[in-house]
Amino acid sequence: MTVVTRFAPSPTGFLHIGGARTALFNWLFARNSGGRYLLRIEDTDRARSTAEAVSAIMDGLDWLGLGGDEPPVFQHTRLARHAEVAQELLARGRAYRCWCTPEELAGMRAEARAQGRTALYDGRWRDRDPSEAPDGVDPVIRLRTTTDGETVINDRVQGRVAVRNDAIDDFVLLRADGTPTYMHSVVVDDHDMAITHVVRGDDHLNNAFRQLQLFRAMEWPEPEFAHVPLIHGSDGGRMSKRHGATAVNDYREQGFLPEALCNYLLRLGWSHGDDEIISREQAVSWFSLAGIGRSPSRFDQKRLEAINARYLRAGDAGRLSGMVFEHLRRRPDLDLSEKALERVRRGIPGVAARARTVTELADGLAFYAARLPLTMSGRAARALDADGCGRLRGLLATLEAVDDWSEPALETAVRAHAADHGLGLGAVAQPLRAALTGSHASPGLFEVLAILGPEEAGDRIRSACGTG
RNA sequence: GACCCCUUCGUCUAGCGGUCCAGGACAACGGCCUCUCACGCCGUAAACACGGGUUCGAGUCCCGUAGGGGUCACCA
Repeated sequence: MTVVTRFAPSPTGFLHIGGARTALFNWLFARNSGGRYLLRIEDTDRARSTAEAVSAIMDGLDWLGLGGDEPPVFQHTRLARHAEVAQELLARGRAYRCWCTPEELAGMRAEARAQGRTALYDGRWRDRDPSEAPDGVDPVIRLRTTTDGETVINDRVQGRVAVRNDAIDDFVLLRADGTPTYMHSVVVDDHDMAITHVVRGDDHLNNAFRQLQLFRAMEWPEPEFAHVPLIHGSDGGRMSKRHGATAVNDYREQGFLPEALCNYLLRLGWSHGDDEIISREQAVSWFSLAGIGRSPSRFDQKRLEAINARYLRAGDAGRLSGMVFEHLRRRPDLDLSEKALERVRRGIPGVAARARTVTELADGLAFYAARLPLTMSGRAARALDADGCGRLRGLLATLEAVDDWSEPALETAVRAHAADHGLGLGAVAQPLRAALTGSHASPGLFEVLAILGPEEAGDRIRSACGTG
């Protein structure tokens, strides 16, 4: 049997970080078993669904490399089919019409709550004659569920979970306006799409029991379920804006790499021994539902940053330069000439070791494309006092005499210069760093010198010390 | 409130009855390296929620308690 999984977001906002992990698990499970991974947009609630949300979610998935194997199924296009199934159930006596008003239902719930029971529909129209239907009320169609015994799920993550059938009420299949509810359309679509494994957040675990009743009423084969624990905020509570970004797109804008985010999400709730940095290929071959933990996990931005930093250091400079340029182009204060961008490009490996995100990488590289005079940080300005500049002027002649403008040659020259003048390297290096970068912290001094080139380096020193 | 799920260092986790005075990673702290900041390397501190069982033996199995989470719509 070919495995078929699906990721089924409702298009009411952006791709949530938790949804991204669910999509990743579905994708990985399908790939691992040589199956298919499908997408379904759950937009039966037309009022809350937007086209913007659909494209935001699809963009997010594509960015993460989690696009579907086929074009997505839009649930609202299947309304007729949903209604057809409900009618069939009605004809077979497995469903019935209910004329309860919203007020009546609210009263039922309030009473149940007051008596300390779960708020369930009491089945009052289950066996009532339709001739008793009140005027002016459109009926809904409810499933006639099994009331005795229990429903058991052998969940691939949660294990055996059983619920008494009297805790499952006759839920609504078709609303009074004839549109399907979520509970009904998921089952019909999962069946029609031949989904074999439903992998989703465990906030759906309770729904699974209801859905199973529907599968059985239709005598359809039941899918396997795998309910993955939710991702919580750093305080253990439900993840929300309060804890930082919840939208995948926000992480993208903060400069996280898609492969780093996937790696982080994969390890959040899933493990393969002590492995931490896992490539997509390894993930595909290692992934199994058995590796998913049963307890909820907390989102840890620091850890995400650490993983992102590792991918950044290992990242392809060509690809990174494209992302860095994108950031730099938003800076009108910079010199974006080809010459300056080439310096930026060459500086990437050196700055990547000092950055955790693409944003930090771009910020750390900006000095290579800065216009003169440089804006000096406080500590840089202090290093360029009379003494500092005095030493730099002396150094200028030494640098002008260097004809092999390479990192090792520059290092030899500057070290010799410092020694000749009875100075520690630091006494020369810190003012030089300040003049060259505008900061007290930067990549290796000789690397910076080499990348800047003799002319630009000279210009920066003269500019910093007002001699030019 | 009812029902369901969960509970190993601050965090993510390894552990699938003895090899665990509990291992790894991130974060923290200390050190080395060093032209700064990083990277890297070395090291320190840090956990089996609690109480009962079962067993020769429990982090690992069972039952309670406590805590956390989820679900109880003609929303998904």
